[in-house]
Amino acid sequence: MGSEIVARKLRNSGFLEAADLEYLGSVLQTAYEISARSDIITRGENPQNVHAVTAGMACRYKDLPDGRRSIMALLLPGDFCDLHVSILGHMDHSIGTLTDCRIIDIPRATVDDLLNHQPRVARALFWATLVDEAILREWLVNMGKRRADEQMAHLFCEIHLRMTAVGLHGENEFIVTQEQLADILGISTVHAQRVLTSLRDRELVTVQDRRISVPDMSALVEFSGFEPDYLHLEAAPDRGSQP
Amino acid sequence: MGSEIVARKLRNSGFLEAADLEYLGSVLQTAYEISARSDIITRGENPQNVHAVTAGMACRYKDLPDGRRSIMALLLPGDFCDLHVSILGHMDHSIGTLTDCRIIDIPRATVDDLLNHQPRVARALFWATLVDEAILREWLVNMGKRRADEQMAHLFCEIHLRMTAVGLHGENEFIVTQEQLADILGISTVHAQRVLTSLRDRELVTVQDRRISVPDMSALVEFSGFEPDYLHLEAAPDRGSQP
DNA sequence: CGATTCGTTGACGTCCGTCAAGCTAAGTGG
DNA sequence: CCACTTAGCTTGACGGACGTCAACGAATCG
Repeated sequence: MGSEIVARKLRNSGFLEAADLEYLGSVLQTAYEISARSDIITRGENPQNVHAVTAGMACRYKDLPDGRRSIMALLLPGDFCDLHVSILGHMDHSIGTLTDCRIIDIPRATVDDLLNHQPRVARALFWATLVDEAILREWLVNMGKRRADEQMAHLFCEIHLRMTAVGLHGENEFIVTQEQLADILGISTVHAQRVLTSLRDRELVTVQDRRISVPDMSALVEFSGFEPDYLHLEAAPDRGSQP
Repeated sequence: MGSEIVARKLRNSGFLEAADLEYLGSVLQTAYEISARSDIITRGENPQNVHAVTAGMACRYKDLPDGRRSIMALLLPGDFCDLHVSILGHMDHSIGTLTDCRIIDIPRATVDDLLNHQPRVARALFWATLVDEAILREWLVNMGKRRADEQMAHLFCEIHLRMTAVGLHGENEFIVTQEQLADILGISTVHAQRVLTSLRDRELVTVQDRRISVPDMSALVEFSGFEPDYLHLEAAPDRGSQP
């Protein structure tokens, strides 16, 4: 059941055919639940399975010497956690859950086999990796040159669009603590609080107890200067990228 | 001749055998020179060749609405510019030279053929892409949580190690303008100046007319908290990653 | 019921951006 | 050879964004 989400995500690459979707369904089987704030993989590990998220929200992160945590990527339903490992050998960062999640396990041997014998699927995985990289570049620009309120608005736009791209449009609301927001944006929790209330004062978001929702997405897009081309969703075959 | 540098870089993946090095030599042929401050590829393009740098220094960048430029990656000798294109369809950023460069052109068809029929080389390219991604993550942490002087020191450490990893150890000095430094670090040129003189006052670097050199690399490593594991050089088969 | 977690608010300091002026070195054209 | 320009470096004054410290409230839970 979770395999559908992964398939929907990879379909956005434009490379998959019907046979590939079937193949994915056969490979993506063993799913399990994992609770919020636990690690899926820890830095330095060399796990034997590759993981994909099918429900909930996880993140790539590093713990810093001063005790703070830096979140470098969000993993939403359909995203792979650690294709790296079969190529790079060890994890240079950790992966943990932000909310309760459902995870799919894929044996490393299956991934190797896939890379060698399923060229279209392999291409789609390469596509997913490159999109992850493009997102990192966009985050880097965001951090370097924008104020924190624009950063946060930009983040909300990205999450919304990535969710709709896998068919989860109802979810233009997310549940994160302000500490998690701060770790993503690289700011202090106190400042995250100030920024969030400023967005609320501008009526760009509404907040009630860790639940942030966006009444008017286009206003948020304009405020943050969000340009979605870096997500490379335009190649989507039948599903559009409409908000 | 430039192909050797690319081969040396990809050898760090640990996947290549003698036959692959020969293959690379046959494919990496047409090189040309390009002067500083010119574009190799511009955002939105869909070029027919894939490019690799064999001499000089280039960068990925985006121009921002306010006229500033954000540099999101450095391309050093041995690095590929745009493997993206054959997968993602169009460039979401531009690539330009910082110094005079030598570039190798590889026809897109050759790359496609390589991905399908040279599994070890394809794996090495995937490795290079994943290392680029790891570097982006490290930069993101740098920007988010460190002061500008630590960021700059960290950058110098990374450049040094990446250069030695392709056999260019003599070069623990780089020639960049302070404006370029500022665009990399996401700070103003005025502040880049202040930070650079502070590093000079601590005797961590010496500066003479755009030429920055590092007398004591280990001091810089300590000052910046540089941990090189994210460059994934430890798998290097015969060439070490010694400073 | 206390204990924990998370959100909220204020005071104050630091890092860094902006504006502005002046400086050097390298080139250009007279 | 000398004005003149241009690109880049240097320096100071000032202000805004953001971090830190601290105290207090609100909600959840054993």
